[in-house]
Amino acid sequence: MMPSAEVNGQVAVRGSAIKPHILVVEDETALVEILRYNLEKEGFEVAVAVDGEEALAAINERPPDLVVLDWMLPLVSGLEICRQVRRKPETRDLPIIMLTARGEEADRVRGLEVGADDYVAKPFSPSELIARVRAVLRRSKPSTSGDLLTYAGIVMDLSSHRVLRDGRPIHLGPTEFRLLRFLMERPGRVYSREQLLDAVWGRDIYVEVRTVDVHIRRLRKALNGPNDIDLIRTVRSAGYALDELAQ
Amino acid sequence: MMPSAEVNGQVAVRGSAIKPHILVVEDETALVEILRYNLEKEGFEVAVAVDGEEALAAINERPPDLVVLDWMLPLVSGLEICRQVRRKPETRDLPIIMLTARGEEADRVRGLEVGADDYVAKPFSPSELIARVRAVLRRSKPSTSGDLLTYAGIVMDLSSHRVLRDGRPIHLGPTEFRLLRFLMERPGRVYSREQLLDAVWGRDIYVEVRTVDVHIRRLRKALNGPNDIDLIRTVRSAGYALDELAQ
DNA sequence: ACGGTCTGTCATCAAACTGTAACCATGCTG
DNA sequence: CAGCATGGTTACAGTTTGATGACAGACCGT
Repeated sequence: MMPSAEVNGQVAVRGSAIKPHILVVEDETALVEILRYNLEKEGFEVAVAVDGEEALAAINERPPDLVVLDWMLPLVSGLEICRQVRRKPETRDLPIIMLTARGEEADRVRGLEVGADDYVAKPFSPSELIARVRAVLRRSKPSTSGDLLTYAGIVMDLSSHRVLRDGRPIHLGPTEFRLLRFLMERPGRVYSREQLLDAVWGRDIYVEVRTVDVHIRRLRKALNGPNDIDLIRTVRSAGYALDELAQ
Repeated sequence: MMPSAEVNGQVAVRGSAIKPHILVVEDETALVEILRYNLEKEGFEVAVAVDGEEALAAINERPPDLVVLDWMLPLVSGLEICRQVRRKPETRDLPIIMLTARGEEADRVRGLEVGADDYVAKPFSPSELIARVRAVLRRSKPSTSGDLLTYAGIVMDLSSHRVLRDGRPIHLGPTEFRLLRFLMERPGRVYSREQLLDAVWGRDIYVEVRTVDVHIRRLRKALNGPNDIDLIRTVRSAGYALDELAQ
């Protein structure tokens, strides 16, 4: 029993796996609100894009775990988004559920052709969509979330929550673990403190930006033995990156 | 339209039409054949080594993109190979997937210790292995790719915030970084100091125009080694440009 | 209730970066 | 060539930014 989970969003995120992050791409605001409400109620973290360009930007910025994508969209059609997402190696396996006005067979075929993972015809019940989301996530998990992350002598076993550096076990607190995990998923890339807060703490949690510094410090302390190179690179006025090369 | 994207691993690597090169290290010939068949069907190029010594020789000869490595091997154990591969800087980041007879916890930990990237317990389905191979390759790729700006021997990697000139790393302060970035986006074109102030400092920030000179100077200093040509061209009474040609 | 652990925030210190001004060098014009 | 105009260079003081250590509150298992 964890009563605090009901009270404090922060607690719900800790301990258990990170909330699956879902991007809803839909231009009808009424529908967006329904979706957001229902998905959040089910414990998903929801981001919204109202047109194609916004969607692509959001996906590039921070790839979600799943995209719910309207077929008809302003600026860039759902079909085209799907195609573009599939074209990039990083997002190639990003699960996509298409929303379409009619359940016509032809549309369905075209949707699957461009690589949607599932397909829900409007109108639909929220519970139906949730079920599909769950199903698609379940299907995609094993391949998407490999158990191991390795980079520059650091090994993270996500399932057993263990971290080694050059074979030596490293103890990390929960926040440091998630922080390292996030950095390990795209080593070399620089993330601003704001991005790190969003990704590691959660989009809707308010903490002081400088708190990131402190956790970076703690991560460094834990990770670096006396004779190790510091793998966390500070980029002044930009953020931090995990990086093999010297500063 | 590219329906094959869903089916064919080769397409995933599209762009460079080079097949990923996989070394399978396994002594059971039956298993080797199964692996070879399946991997080749998926568009990978497969090499085989049947014992540890052969494996090390093959890796030194031509480092593959990924190694599928049996835990139990004649002559040199998989564990030992892994260790040796990790020890050498050139192969330090070579992705390794371990094949192991039992999924026992102790083995798993030892596998982690030597730095395998993933871990598949026998017996396994070919498709499972393929999925892992894909996942590991996908994970190991992105470090090399980012949004790059390139001109005249200068490479700016925006996502990792790194600058190289002829392969040498260049350290720039934030302002110099933005300045160079702006110039690199339209090399050859001349910008007045006012334009540079607008673009690099921001439209509504007031600084002395001559400040641009100083930052140009700092940029030059950082960019030009002792024997390099100055790539920043001064156009008297007009401004500055990034330019390959001599002054 | 009690120690231990984990977190977020602050205050402080050190280092890096920035803008400006003063002065020097070079080019241009008559 | 003198005299102005423009750009180069340097020094420096002030500001910004990051690192670090300390600390109080929350939470956990006992």
